[in-house]
Amino acid sequence: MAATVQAPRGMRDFLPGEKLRRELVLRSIRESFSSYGYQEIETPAVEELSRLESGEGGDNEKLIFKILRRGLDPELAVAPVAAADLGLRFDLTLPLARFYASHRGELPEVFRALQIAPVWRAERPQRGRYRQFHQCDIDVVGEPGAVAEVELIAATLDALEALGVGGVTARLNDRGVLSAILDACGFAPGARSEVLVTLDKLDKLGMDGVSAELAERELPKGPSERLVEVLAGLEASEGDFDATFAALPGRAAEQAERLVAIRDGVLEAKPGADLVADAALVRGQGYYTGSIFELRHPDFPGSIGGGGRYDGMVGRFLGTEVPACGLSIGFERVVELVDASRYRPEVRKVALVYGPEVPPGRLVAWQRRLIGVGAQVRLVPRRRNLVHQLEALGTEGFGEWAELDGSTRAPAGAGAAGLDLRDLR
RNA sequence: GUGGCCGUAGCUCAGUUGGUUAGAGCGCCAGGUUGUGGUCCUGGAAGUCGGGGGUUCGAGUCCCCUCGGCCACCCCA
Repeated sequence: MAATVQAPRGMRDFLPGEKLRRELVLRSIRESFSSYGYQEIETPAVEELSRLESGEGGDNEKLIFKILRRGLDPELAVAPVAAADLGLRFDLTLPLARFYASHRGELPEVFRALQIAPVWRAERPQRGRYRQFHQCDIDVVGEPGAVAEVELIAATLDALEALGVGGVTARLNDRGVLSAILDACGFAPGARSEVLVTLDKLDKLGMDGVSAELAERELPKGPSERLVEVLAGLEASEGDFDATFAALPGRAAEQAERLVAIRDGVLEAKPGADLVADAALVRGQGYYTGSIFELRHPDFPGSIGGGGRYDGMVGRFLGTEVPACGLSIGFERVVELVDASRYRPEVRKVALVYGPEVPPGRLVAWQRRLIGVGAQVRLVPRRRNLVHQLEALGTEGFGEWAELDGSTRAPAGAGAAGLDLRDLR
């Protein structure tokens, strides 16, 4: 039923079983990234609103949860824009850039950061889309070369494979390629963002759909027609890098050289990685300056991760330019893809079922005794129907149980001696 | 942010064209039967019908608002 008291929209409570699953996935991801030398950091959930609203967060900026200024006189009339000065972060990239600017002197020249933390977006919830969700984000700050991209992609694919999530495709593109394509078609710089929004829907709308939407947006005909021609060439190349690059107009092909380096690098480091060139890939964030990527899995519509290079952002906080590149995976989307068979922690779980007549001290004494020999022990009051109760304990992962009643004596001897421990199931 | 579908006991659901104290199964509790604490029998606790207004003599059933879930769009992890 719909409970009268619920968690806020799009945000969830996690029952013990689900919490455990998330914890196990989290542990695995953390280990994978640590092995690549990434160091975990933590930043506040909140950042200054002015920084979040830099104008480079794309549509996400419309989804910011804003926090009212403290100490505002409730009687005082204040314009909404002035009423808030902080906001909940909508991703982990901006907080990282700020973090780096704050602590540069204490960090290595090339800093590899790992962040696993919640972010918030005021969207309409749906399956796999929440208002509070976790991102697992790795970033390389201070490395201008393709090593960053190659490592980020390899590390992330490895992290997913360690969870049994294989079959992930990494789609690659580059902001420079996109700009060059639009220039070659003859679009005015002011029309770019609008064209990009439409272009990004190529895989969803198809050629005709994109063509129709360009017309709908009343974008100039000549450039639009040239763009559709380019797209036809791209579509025919089906993600193959060489074919894609051959289909690029004007200076776009030379812009794509960085992508070739990334592709070659990943394939040398991790043969068999599924990489696809997608010159129509845009991605929302405005702060990307070079490569952009998106991770997809056949069992989930949309992406399970994404990232790219944002060389300009740290410089905005620090004054000096510092190249940076990051990739994050959507934690709850990945958790959904992890097979249930992986959620079996190897622990000896024992249930001590007791009647009301057993003295509390005796119960805990037995509990401690079994904990002492390495078990995880839970005291559970006996229900009327033991059979159903044991069944429930079994599905919860308990492997052994014992009943304690009035005749149960205090522990004596060693280990479970004196207790009638029985296997469950 | 726009549009659509949905919301009845702990769980799964029934509730007829609006009409008496809102039902079932499972689970839970109590008692009894019983070679097993299983089965079976009897009884019981438990529902603000998501919430709030309205229409009506009367609404779980109609209307409006609202909260939440799901779907499409938008966008994204």
